[in-house]
Parts: sequence; C-alpha cells; structure tokens
Amino acid sequence: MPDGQRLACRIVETEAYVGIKDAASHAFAGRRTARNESMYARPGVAYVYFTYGMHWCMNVVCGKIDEPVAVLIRAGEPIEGLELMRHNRSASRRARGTPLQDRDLCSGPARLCQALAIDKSMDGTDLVTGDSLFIERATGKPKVVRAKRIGLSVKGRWGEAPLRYLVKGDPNVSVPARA
DNA sequence: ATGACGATTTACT
DNA sequence: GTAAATCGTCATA
Repeated sequence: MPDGQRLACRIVETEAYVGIKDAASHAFAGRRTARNESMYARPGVAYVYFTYGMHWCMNVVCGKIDEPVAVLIRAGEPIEGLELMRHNRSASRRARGTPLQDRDLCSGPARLCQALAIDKSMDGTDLVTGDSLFIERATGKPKVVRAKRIGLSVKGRWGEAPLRYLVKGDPNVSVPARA
C-alpha cells in the first residue's frame, strides 16, 4: 500500500460467473465493452468494476483468454492491517453510524474493496505475479457450502444456480447461508 | 444525446 | 421490512 502498510484478508465467500451463457454475467451473450474488457483477459487478472454509483467490486478472471469466466470476491476475514481497514471503511460511513466491528470490514464485495483500497487502478492487474495486489495460496481446508448468488435481477436458471461458495459458519460472510 | 439501471450498502420506519 | 444514495456504463435513437 502507498504508506507501506500491508492489508490482508482471507477470502471466505465467492461467486462464479461462468461465461457468455450466464445471464447474470456482465459478459452475457458475449457482451464485451470497455468496462468488462478485463473479463476476457488471461486467468489470474483482476476485473474491477464500479457499480451503484459508488461501489467497487473485484473479480478474479478464471477463463482462458477471450473466455469471460470470473469469480467475484464477496467477503473476507480481516487478517492484517485492521487499523487502516477501519480507516478506509469509516471514511464513507456516515458520521452517526454504529461503531465499526471487525466483521463489518470485509463482509461484502464492495466493503472488501473499500477496506483494501481496491479501485479502478487495480483493474487488469495480475493477481498471481502482482506485488501491490495479489492472492496467496490458501492454507487449511475450510468447510465450503454452496448457495444461490446474491443481488441478481435475473430470474430462472441463472438466477437460481448455486454458484456462490462460502465458508460454513464464518462470521465474515456477507449474507449467512440460508437454512 | 438521452434514459434506465446496477454482481451494494446504509439508514430509516 | 423499505428506500435512498449516486453516477458510470450501455443500449437505443
């Protein structure tokens, strides 16, 4: 990070967007625009997009070149640099808000990006070889469960597909697994 | 050029 | 539970 402080979290929740057939994907039906160009890049690249007029979200591109498959990073467990994360997060939270808990730092796709200071400048960077933003191999074998994806407007097959993956029982997930 | 909308978050009733 | 916040992007014309 700019001031030398390292920020780290353990990814505990993701969602897959599986190509041009996926009606919920930004690349549905082969849509390819300036915004989602990174989805067509080589695997390991970050696809960072802006949404709702105020939020950034990050994906990891997983498909081959020209094959727009990506995984949205939806939540993480804060590991390192919590102080700076709190600062990053409280910047946008309105003054009277409730105190920021640790679990509020990275428990959502836009929250996580805000805590880690991820924005458009990270779009298209390589998360495998990068040094300013990167992903490390996981340690341990968490129990992972599947669920329907969150926040989609599409109905039917692609709205119902269980393409969300989350660590069972982890308090940092954005929305608890439904019973 | 214009209008509708969004892979969300937050506050409020 | 509902609704506001807020603006870049994209489809249509």
